[in-house]
Amino acid sequence: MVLEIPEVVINRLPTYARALATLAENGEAVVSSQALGEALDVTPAQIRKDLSYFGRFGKQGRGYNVQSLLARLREILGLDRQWHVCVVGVGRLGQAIVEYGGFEPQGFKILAAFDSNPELEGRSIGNLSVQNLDELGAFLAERPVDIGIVAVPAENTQEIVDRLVSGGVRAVLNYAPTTPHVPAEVSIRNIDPVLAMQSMTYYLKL
Amino acid sequence: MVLEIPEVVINRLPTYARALATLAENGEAVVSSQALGEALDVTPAQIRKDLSYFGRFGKQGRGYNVQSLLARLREILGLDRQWHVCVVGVGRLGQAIVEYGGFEPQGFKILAAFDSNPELEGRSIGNLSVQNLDELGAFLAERPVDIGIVAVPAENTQEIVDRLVSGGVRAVLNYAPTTPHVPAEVSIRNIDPVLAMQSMTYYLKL
DNA sequence: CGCCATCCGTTACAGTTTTCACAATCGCTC
DNA sequence: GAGCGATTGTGAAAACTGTAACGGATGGCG
Repeated sequence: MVLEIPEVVINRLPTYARALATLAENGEAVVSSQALGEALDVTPAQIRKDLSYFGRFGKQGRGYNVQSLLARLREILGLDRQWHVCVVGVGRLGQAIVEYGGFEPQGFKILAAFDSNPELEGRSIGNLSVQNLDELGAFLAERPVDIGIVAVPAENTQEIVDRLVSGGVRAVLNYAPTTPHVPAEVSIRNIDPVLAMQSMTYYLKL
Repeated sequence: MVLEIPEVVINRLPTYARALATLAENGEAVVSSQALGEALDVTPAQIRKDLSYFGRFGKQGRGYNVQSLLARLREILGLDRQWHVCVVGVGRLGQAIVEYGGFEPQGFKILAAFDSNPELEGRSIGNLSVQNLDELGAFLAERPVDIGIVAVPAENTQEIVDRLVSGGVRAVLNYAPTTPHVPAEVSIRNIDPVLAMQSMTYYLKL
């Protein structure tokens, strides 16, 4: 039986994993769906249901073993390995992304950074040397990249995404304020703080 | 009849507004739900349904007037006014946020930036002078802030959010990798690129 | 001026997601 | 080793969300 797991469920799993990691750091050995739910503002039933798509990880009367549930979630999500990342667009935002220390400890290794501006070429950012965008295709052919992070102006985003996808990249994290199109087999997530704020203003207005 | 509008709908409206703004810039006068849907990867029916919560904005046989629909959406979302913002946490990330030029043109005015590190106090970032965190309460009492942007370490996030909320802030944009709790009348949006990547790896793994 | 192609707004329907509620199980205590 | 309080996993119900389909406008064209 091949059960298609809802994407909403997949999207919640990383937050569960993050909360479990915090509990583990604090030396907690066991957690109930009730307690985890309170920490994450999610109902206990939701957590149990979500986990039940993947197996039976808890013990009645006790709860879940923090370490082992965390390990299983990491396995399910594919967080137990290293992923290769490249960044396209090394303006102010792209630089901040490359220098951000939060990706590497989670297994996301930034291999290269590209920009179309020739003045940036060869400049070192983080511990990378910025490459010209023209080299993107050749680079991808030689060193497969799993995830592309895009931080270019909105008007160039679609083209960059297309080039990443045709180079074999199967996941894109887009920081540009636009909605690029990708084939169904490619994942994309958009990060746009302005959109986030613009939905909150609706409620502020009330 | 007071109809409660689903939050999913509200969350889509800013992307509609963004697409309309682009069309307007390109001089397009009219757009159909079909065309808008193709640009945004949304079904035309979804767009029509979403808009129908708020009124009748289109013309049969023609479509929507780009300018006037955009104006109505901006009004609905409260984007037709200025909102006051403050930033808490002026580390690497917080600095990038304060210096990011994307908020101001959309009506989000950053009034102040706070940090607990006394070494940063008085330092000027963007055109602001960093204030000590101790002054946050007094500042909020004097100059009401609508939206607080939080970019502090995860372990301090809840405390900062609590202080913002008790100072009257009713919307929070959280960049820390944690899930803060807020009262029901306060909106919160979390931005975490690592979580976004961690849900994509599930599909990469397949 | 009447016909035609287009496309909105809406209602009914289908599908998805969340919540509920309870039997089953676990570990502890006596 | 029986009894008890806690907590899981799950099937069924409820709530929510998205899609389809169609009547009714609308504007353009001959």
